[in-house]
Amino acid sequence: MPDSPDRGNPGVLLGREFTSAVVMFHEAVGRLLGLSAAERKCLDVLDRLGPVTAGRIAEHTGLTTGAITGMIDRLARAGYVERRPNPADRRSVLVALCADNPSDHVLPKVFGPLAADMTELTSGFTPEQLATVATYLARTTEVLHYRTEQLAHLATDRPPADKG
Amino acid sequence: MPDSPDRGNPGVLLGREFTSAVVMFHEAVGRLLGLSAAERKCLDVLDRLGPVTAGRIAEHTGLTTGAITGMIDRLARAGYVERRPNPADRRSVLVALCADNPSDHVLPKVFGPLAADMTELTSGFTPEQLATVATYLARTTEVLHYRTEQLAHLATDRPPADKG
DNA sequence: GGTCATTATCTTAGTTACTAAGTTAACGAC
DNA sequence: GTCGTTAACTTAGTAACTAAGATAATGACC
Repeated sequence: MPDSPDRGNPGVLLGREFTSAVVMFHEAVGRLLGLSAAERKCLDVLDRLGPVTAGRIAEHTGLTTGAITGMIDRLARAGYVERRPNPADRRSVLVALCADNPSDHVLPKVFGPLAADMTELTSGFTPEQLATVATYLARTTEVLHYRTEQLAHLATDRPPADKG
Repeated sequence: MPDSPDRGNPGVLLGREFTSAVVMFHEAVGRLLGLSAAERKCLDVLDRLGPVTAGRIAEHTGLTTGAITGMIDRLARAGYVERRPNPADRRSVLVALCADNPSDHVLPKVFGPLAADMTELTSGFTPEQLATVATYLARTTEVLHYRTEQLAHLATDRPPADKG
């Protein structure tokens, strides 16, 4: 994103280079798995929430139910997910991650070396310093969640109450 | 991304929640501007490198030159970029960010409040602690760059020399 | 100066993933 | 049993991509 106003302000941290690196790594992992951004988000939802209906996936991804039908077809064909009947409602379909899906074989090759690099990196920090970094990351996560939500409102209806 | 192996390893940091929050914020900003992921990357390239040829944009985005032609058409129509003749080579086209493009009006509304939040957040840290965080972020950026590159190689040809 | 392989962009045809709208089937209240 | 609602799927149309090829300029070589 061009011209972010925080450029050259080291006090605010979380610079463009860092966030860009995170996004590019994320995209590279998806490319390796042959997954689009929407499909990645779908799998993330399933991983966090467990088996959910197609409709809930549509809500979380922001896609229409028609798009979800096709996406589940693709992910099922690729062995990532499976459709299950919902015992509580015969209209709905529960989508679940497969116990043995392709990412189980690929992700260790990706996150193993990364974790090793990060372990080496963090070994140069004291426990107190790591606690500081952990606090910074946790609080920044909250800020990003809040501002992402504000952005969604800004894009559509009138802006809701803003603490800033 | 489901089942990343570093889950529950606080020593490695850079957890799923944080990276997910970064990615989702990034996507939300793009949505607000009406830009796809590919278009965002294109604008980022122009911002970092200055005016470049269409071919170089293709290299940096990983798209074909045909796709770039259409993308530049869209971005030019939306007022983000403009085509300029390349004085050094009449075959090529230089693409440049417009001096006054839509993101100039939207991004301050986005990054202003975020920067305010981050300033408030960092005010609770000592200068030494902020230096620690900055070091962590800078080194992590290097690791991510390196591992992203490794991933690109892993996806295509034989894996090159790996320091890990 | 003329020839030729190379380079840079644009064009075209075909693919894929999306939306919007409509269909089918099941649900739940009355 | 009937009726409005809900859940997923289906269909038609659209947008952005790839692959292959067209167009035009470049630069090296003779």
